[in-house]
Amino acid sequence: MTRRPSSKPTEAELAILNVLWRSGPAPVREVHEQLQSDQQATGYTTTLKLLQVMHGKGLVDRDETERAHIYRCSMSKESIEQQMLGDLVSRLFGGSSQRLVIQALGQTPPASKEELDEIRAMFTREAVISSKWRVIVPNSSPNW
Amino acid sequence: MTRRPSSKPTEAELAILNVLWRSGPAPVREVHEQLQSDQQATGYTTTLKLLQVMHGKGLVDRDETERAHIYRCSMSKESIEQQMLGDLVSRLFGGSSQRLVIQALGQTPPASKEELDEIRAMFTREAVISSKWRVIVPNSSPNW
DNA sequence: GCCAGACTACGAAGTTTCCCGTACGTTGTA
DNA sequence: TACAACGTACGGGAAACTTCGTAGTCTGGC
Repeated sequence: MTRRPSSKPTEAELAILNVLWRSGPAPVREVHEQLQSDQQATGYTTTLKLLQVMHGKGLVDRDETERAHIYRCSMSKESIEQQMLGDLVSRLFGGSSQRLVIQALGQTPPASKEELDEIRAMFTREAVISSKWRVIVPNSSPNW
Repeated sequence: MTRRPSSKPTEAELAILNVLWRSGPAPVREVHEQLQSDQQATGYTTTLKLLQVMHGKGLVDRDETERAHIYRCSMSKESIEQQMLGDLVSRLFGGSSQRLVIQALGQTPPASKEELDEIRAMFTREAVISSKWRVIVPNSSPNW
């Protein structure tokens, strides 16, 4: 009857991670203010509590040397992207990342012409692909 | 303090949708048995309750003419894929489906050579792309 | 020293998700 | 008719998620 504690970032947690990825390590106050400008409207203690929970999950690290603790992401954005994409691929696309790519290319609003050109370039300049490849491949798989 | 009831399919609901997409309209009993063979282990009434909730959300339609109600997906798999991809793109990839595609191509296990060839073909045969394009583009955006 | 301001910690409430037990109705069969 | 088998409906409970209020601590200025 017990559900797994899921270390996957939730919706609210993802919003905070986005702030930290964008602005780098920051105290609660700054994270909270940036969240407000991202059209969220919650109290300061809500942001604080979220960060504490995320710290407990290991999603963020904390520097407690100063009175105002400084929070920072413990994982790279690319790593989270890989985990959540892998999750979606297995749950919705039968494990085929190709099918995901095909659907993604049909997004509304569709990818811009420039984006399409760039993607196409990835597949015509083989060297670029293989070099980029190494960078993209993640080092571990998620447990969810 | 009240959160929106989110019509987005949850994890357990997605598992059920996958069964219905794979096997077509089915009574609760059949959905439940297929779920078991998909290495889930839950009770029959759990599946029933999930289907009832999904019916309330509008995720599935129900034919009640027979005693054993027949459930069927109310949305195409492609439609759900589009919605969840769009959600992920906006929440994690800053609205850029290109960035999602690039990350997806680096999935572990990486796309097979055949898949890569096929995707590459999409971008070299322009005619194929544009024809496929129309099919892929969805008709509505989600409200989440 | 004292107080206002800013910070973290703690606990709790409301919602959602997921699961199941129980109740109740229907149907086929002995 | 009686009953077992099978179906849906209903309600509840545990855990996670999200939000906030309150309490306690520390610091700077008077």
